[in-house]
Amino acid sequence: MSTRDWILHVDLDQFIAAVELLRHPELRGRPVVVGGSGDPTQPRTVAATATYEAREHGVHSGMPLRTALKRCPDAIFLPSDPPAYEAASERVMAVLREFPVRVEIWGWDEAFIGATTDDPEALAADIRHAVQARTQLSCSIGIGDNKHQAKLASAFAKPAGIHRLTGDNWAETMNHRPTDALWGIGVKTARKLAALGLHTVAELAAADPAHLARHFGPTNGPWYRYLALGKGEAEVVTTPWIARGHSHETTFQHDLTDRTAIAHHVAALATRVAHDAAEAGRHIARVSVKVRFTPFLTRTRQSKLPAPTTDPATIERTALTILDRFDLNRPVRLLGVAVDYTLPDDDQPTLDTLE
DNA sequence: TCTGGGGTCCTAGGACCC
DNA sequence: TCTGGGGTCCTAGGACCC
Repeated sequence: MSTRDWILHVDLDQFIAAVELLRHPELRGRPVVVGGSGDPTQPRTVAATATYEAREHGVHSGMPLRTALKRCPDAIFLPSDPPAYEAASERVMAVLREFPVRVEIWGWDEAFIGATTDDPEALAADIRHAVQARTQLSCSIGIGDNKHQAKLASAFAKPAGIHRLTGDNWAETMNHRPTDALWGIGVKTARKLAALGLHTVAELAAADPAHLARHFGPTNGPWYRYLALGKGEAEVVTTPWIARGHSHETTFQHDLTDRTAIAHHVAALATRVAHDAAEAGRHIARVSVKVRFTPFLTRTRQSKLPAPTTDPATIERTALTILDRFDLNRPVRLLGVAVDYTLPDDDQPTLDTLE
């Protein structure tokens, strides 16, 4: 075997449920659903995850807790505890970084690894065992020529396995599958592709890029075909990700109709976002307000600031001005405030830095 | 199944300018 | 004042992912 570069995708198995079961070992083997504050009678709250035992009753992540309760009355409902998952995630990533590899963290429960080796399966097995031994968490590892292949391979490897998907076995593995088996094509795009007669990965791979560009845009169209051919990004970026923006939003259990109360919530969300940005040392270039009306009609309005700022009062005032542009004549179920950051190298000088 | 929260990127269309 | 063409900036919305 010859030494060459590989991309590995490490995916923790049932991450949130696994962390909860470490804390509550007595619940092992029982149907457990995690989500919201753990109260399954609360409306407008969905499951973050469900254990295999709960899935057998038809419960899955994204399902409203009230539905989960109906389907599985014996389930144990636990509140979601993001700081605990964050801490567990950091322990796992620390284990990965002890290997002579390049690590790119991709969310809480995933990472891409760039490695140069003649035996990627042996490396993957070593990583799996180290993660299990050090954190008591199980992971699956996909091996590929690029991130796309490695990502799909880790799904084939589940649970607790290792799978290799490269140019050599791409066609036999993927060609017969529906287009939404690809990472980046979801149900909506798959439906549009099907309307063009493109149902399978093989059909998409053979499609005319110009035809795809006409229907999906100059970037997306050709990109879909590229995905169907098994191609993808192969560069592992080890420098920390620089966030493009930040947001907070709240779904209310009971609709808001009072203008003053709505404004109060928007102001509070804006202040929170602005403080987070200041803490992260980031300048805000644009502010967006999101309003979701009942039943589920979502509208956004946004404004670019005259100059980037870190001032919470300016963000709050801007958000309230944007709110004035909405027609608030129907009940509101969600409010959100989002900001775009300036990129660190194009921070514009503000008036006060010039003075 | 009455549908969370936090992100990223792309596209279309209008305004404005030359 | 029957009306081009291009470039850039901004906004709103869509799609996807975890």
